[in-house]
Amino acid sequence: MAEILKVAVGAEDDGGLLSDRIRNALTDEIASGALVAGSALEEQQLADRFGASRTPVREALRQLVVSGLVEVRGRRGVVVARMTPERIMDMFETSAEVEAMCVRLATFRMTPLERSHLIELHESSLAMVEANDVDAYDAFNRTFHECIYSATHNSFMAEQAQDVRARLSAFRRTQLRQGDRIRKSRDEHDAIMQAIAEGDGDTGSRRMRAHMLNAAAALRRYIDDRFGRDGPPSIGDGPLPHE
Amino acid sequence: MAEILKVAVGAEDDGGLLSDRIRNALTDEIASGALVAGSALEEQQLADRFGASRTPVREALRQLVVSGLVEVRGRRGVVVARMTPERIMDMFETSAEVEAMCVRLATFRMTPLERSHLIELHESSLAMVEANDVDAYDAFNRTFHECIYSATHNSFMAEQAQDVRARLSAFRRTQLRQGDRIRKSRDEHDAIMQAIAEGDGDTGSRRMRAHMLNAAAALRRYIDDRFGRDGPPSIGDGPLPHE
DNA sequence: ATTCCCTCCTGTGTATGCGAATATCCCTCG
DNA sequence: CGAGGGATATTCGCATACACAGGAGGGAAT
Repeated sequence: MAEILKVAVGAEDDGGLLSDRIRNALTDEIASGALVAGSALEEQQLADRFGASRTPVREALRQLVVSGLVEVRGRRGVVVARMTPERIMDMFETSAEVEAMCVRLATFRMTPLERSHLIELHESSLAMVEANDVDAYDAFNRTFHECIYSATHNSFMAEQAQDVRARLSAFRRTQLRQGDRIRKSRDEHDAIMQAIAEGDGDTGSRRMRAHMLNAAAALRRYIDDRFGRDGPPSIGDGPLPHE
Repeated sequence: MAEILKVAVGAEDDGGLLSDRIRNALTDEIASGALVAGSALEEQQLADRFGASRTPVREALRQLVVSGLVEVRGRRGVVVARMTPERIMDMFETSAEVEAMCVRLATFRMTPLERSHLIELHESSLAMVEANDVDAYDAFNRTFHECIYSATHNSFMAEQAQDVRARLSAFRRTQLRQGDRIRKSRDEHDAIMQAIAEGDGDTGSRRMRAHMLNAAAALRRYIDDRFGRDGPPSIGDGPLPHE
């Protein structure tokens, strides 16, 4: 009967360790942009916020360092990872290559059930584009890519792909309504689905890479527009175009 | 005067944080196989071994959890990651794809200097094969692949590739002298270098994938030979063929 | 003899305390 | 008026202390 409390508090909050809950909370806040890049994370302050002591906070921060979401500054505490435009482009490119890799394997290995599920999912996105429902499209997009990861039937690769994707989510989150990127995104998804349906993994792979690189190119344009050719050495709060 | 003790312990031990040193030490021991998969890691015991308290040991272990090198067993402590044969094959396949990806980009982007360096490096490996010097070849092999990562001119991708490679090193380390795998490895390197020299990134990529998958296939054969078709649910101490 | 339960004990999870390193601020000197 | 240096204060890194969970072992009952 006490399980009702668990549901009431939140999704999966009290099940695990305190340090895990703090880590997950911080991950969400960084990915969502609530914690902007470069902002300092003081241990005592976080401990007060979460009603815990510094020990689990420290553990959570150390784990985030390994994940690459925060950086240590000597003995001056940790800050939300402050990435250079070059590094962001590197991450986008890596993400593009990883996604392309997954599409290729997924095309060759997905079961008919998985394929039909993916097709159905893709078709459902048309209504979101028509309604210009960016939130719904964002959620769909995440599921779409995760289905492809899963269809590789390689759980390790799926985890790696999801990790890279998670690290970029902070940049993808905001400013979805940038130009007509969503409609183009859907068109590109359509071309990818075409190749998958034909069982042409290499074509699907190339199209997925182009799909992701289109977002990166739009990002580059956006950065140049906003900061000029030689902008600030680091950014982290800028909205990015949707893939 | 007490600093003499610190210097006596190791080379670059006193620079960073204590938890980092412990983490690095444990990483090496896991990768080298000194700590076999499945063995429990008790905090107090490790603290005694490193002459520290449990706090930095705990932080090191939590970081290793994120890295995927160890697993938590509820409140019963952590153990060295115990991987199933399926997961190991997944990791090998992912590694193959990642390496292929890197070769492709590196071929298109490497500078003439990098190319000549890589060629020189590759040629130096011939003597090691002739002498059947597995240790030297192992060291060369690591450098060879890292040079390719670096030549992608994408630091994030290089880090990802190195991370995957590090996770597999525990399996690559032992049993290099398995059949004539080293000579075949060198031949495959040669074919890859040929494609790189011709600027044919796609061919180099395919050859690198095949190169890595050959090692995975040999691994599969080795596992089947040793444990039979339905072997134990997990392995971690078995020597693997060299890529 | 086997099984169930109780107790103890080992080990993790968290809190707190202390020393050290560094940033900050103010005072003094040029 | 600006710059440099020192004292203070804040915060990190590590150690120690305490609370609780889960298992091992023994004893008793069937």
